[in-house]
Amino acid sequence: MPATALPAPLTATTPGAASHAVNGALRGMAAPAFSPLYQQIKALILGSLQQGEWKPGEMIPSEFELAARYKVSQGTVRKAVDELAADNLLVRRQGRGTFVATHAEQHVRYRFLRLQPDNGTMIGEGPAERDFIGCKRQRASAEVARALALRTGDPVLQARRLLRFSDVPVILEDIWLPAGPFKGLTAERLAQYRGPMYALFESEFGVRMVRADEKIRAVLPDTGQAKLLAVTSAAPLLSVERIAYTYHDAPMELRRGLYRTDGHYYRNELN
Amino acid sequence: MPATALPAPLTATTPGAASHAVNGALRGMAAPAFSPLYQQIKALILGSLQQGEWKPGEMIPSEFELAARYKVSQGTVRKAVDELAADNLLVRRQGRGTFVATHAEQHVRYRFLRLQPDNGTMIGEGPAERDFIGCKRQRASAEVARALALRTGDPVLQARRLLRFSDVPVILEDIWLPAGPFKGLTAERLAQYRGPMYALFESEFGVRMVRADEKIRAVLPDTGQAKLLAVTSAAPLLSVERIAYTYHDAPMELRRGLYRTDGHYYRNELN
DNA sequence: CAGTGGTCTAGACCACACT
DNA sequence: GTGTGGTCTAGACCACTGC
Repeated sequence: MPATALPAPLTATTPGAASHAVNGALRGMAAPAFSPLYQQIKALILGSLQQGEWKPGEMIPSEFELAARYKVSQGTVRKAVDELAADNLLVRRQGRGTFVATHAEQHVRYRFLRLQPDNGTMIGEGPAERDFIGCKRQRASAEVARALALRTGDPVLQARRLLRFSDVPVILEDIWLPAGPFKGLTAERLAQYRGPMYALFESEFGVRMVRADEKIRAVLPDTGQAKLLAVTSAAPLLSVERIAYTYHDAPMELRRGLYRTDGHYYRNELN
Repeated sequence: MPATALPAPLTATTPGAASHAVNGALRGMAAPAFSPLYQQIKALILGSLQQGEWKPGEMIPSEFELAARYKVSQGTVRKAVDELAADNLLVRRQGRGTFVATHAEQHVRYRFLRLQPDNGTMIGEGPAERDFIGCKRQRASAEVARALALRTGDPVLQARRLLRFSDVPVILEDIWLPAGPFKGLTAERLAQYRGPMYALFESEFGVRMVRADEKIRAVLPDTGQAKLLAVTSAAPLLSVERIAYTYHDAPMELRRGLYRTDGHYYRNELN
């Protein structure tokens, strides 16, 4: 039951019926860069995700339904969904369905936080105390504008917060957000919200963070930073600059963190 | 042509013929944890890799050959190989074949080195100058033994090296290796080898590093370290402790690096 | 029990690389 | 052209979840 009509029979490169000719008809043409059917399906599903047809946490149609909708076999839908699940955009649950991934679930909270205590316990279960130190409307500096793909002077929201673990201040973060998508965000809203910030972004602003890049350095704090983190200005700290992206690689957050690494470490897995 | 006979018809859970009953016969039993056929195939291929039946850089048999050898369909072999390729143990090349991954290839050299210069150029292409500062036989400290899954006092090789980029010292590394698998490794051999250390480990000792874990901290150098890196003792540095693993998660290297992050940064991608 | 994702098969055909 | 991996289909059956 294709509730939503297709914009076109997928693309000119693929007839919509069984025994697809795929790109066979294009031999000799100006190399339209062969795109497999399942990639096209993947792009269509991604579009539906971005436009909010299925919201974070919701179930998407079954593989058979999607296959009918897109007029392809279930196996082709499966391959598309497999890749989206591998990218953490969807979550498959055998026997239940396929769901839009969300930062609000217990076991994937703080997915982007790689700081671990030296003793084995996980961060994210033991909740950190958070102090918000303001949330101001600013004009983007050249640097912030570049990170967020804005123009210098565009309005941005800037917030600062301090995270403590068992009363020890460990993380000091400055956060910049484009003002447009986050219109209405206030320090109060941030301070009162329980749970990961990215979950708030999803539920209140429809912005889902999909991936992030981090640049890590060792630095010394200035006096203000040192005071907030309760260390001396000679204490080495981890500087973690993160750019978080939503669908289609659109940057939606710049975050500059200072991590104390006495008692914690930044964990990374290399493959 | 199954040159190597199967140890058994895969497992007791799967008859070897078409229309596999898989685990259907086991309903009601003490939950032998259902293992799909392709996982079993994956384990068999992994075994062949570990035992060196196919060496790094070599081509493995085609999917049809493997399917015949293991008496499963090509699609099942494909899924097993897909996962091994996703884990970077194999590399698929359309039209050519499937190859055992290696650290010796140009485009994957320094796969585990996440340090990048502030200007866009890649590390790994522009060759670093390397100074080896000794390679000694030692007895494992408790800490080293734990990291390498040895016993305290077991023989290990320890080496130290300094990496420069355009004449600036940037990385100081201490490396510990279990003496057994690396018997015969000398400072000369290390110093004279061109190319990544992990490529040498593959070709000379048959040890292929498959993945690694890193723990990152911000630290200050001691006076010796500061001197080698040409910084003051007050300069914050990145401490990167890496444990590298070969097949079956066997730890084979402990590496403690100090990175200067003025001019470079540690890059990480979060998904 | 019905519905979902997960596995497996068999066969056809396409894209790519080498010879 | 031949052989390799890559895509797509169609159908069967299994495993898991929740009604």
